[in-house]
Amino acid sequence: MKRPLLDVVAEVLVAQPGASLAEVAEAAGISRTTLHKHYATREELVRAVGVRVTDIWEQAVERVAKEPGTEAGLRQLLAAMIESGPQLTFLWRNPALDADEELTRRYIDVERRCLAVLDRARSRGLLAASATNWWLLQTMYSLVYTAAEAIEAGKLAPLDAPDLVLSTLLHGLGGPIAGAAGDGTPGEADAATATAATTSSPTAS
Amino acid sequence: MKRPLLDVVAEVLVAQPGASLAEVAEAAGISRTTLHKHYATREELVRAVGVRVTDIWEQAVERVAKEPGTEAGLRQLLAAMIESGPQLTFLWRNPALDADEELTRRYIDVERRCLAVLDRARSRGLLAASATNWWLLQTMYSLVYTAAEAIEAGKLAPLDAPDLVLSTLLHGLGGPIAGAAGDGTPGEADAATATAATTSSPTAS
DNA sequence: ATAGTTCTGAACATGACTGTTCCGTCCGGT
DNA sequence: ACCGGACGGAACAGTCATGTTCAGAACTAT
Repeated sequence: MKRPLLDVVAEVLVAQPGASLAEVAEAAGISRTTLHKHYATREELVRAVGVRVTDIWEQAVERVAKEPGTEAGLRQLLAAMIESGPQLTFLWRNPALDADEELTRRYIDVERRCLAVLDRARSRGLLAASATNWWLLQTMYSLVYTAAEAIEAGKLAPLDAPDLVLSTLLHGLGGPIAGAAGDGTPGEADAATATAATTSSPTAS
Repeated sequence: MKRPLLDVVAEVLVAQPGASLAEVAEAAGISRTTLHKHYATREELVRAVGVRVTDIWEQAVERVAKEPGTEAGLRQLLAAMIESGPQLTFLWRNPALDADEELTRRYIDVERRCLAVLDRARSRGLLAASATNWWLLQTMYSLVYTAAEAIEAGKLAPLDAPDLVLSTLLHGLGGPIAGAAGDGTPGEADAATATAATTSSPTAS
């Protein structure tokens, strides 16, 4: 019942980065005055959430950092990222946090760990040697973000997401001519690219 | 010298959606009072920009809507989207605009046109039959968005972007085992996946 | 029970943004 | 020279979020 304050605060701010302190306090079940006693200013609070989110992100990557560069290893990495997807966007969309030295240092460090897994996969021929590390990361981030958002919107089953993202990342959405592995049997497809949402309902956001 | 007011306003608001009306007015070279005379409330202004952005997006798609579902056709679609990338994010990130009936109607309509091109490509076997329309669109959007942001950050040459996105969308970033087309010769690679940025410099956002 | 900590509610000051009003100015057309 | 419309500058009221203060309630440990 007595969830740590930072937990609730982070949850609220991640969901609504523009929430007022009054809303945050109310969601946490404390008065605004008390909230101010824990975090003197909004900046301080945002930073605390940033640190916590980085913690989560760090642990998630740590958990899979030792995975070999196999397809299963990649899948685990993606699953971990998707799981903490909403939290990550909090980091990405907070220019204020870029000013924090320690935070960006840690962020870069975690990113390095990610790249290590990716490099391992690349050395096994699982990833294209021609793909830039930078573009690889960006693509991964954007797919993960999209998947996380889709899950939140109820358009994608959490269990399907990692496979879908992995398949898309590795093979793209190209047809069987270019997309399927070398062997023949073009009838079986990827088995993960489908099974998304029933309705298409293409709305903004 | 006498650029239409809406042009400047849109430019500012697209770049900084949170800009105050004073900032917008100053950027437009007019007084805040005058700005209010053109657009009574901020909501009205945002909507006007939304309409204009939709116009641009509509024209861009219209320009390539008749392209056949070939790889070149897809490339044109992607190029058009990347070009108006920043403007699109203005639509995506403005929940207030979702309330506007006409706007969402037009948006869905444009999206349908996009899907038409994609469907044509799919029927030619260029896109996987198993890929959901929905996930296809999402993936395209996210790659386009990422590329547009990268261009703005100077990390990606505008001319390279469409090919890079197209290649990633069709074949993914998987290794030559799964990524290259059916023929052998694993040495030649995709010729588009590389040539991005020199430094990796993995910073947030 | 008592002392000390923690939380609360209310109030206040401040600053930013928005929307509005009023009046003077500038400029083009007649 | 005159008129009408558009623009500018200044001021004002209203709203909202933030940060601060303070007196009192609630709770805890001894």
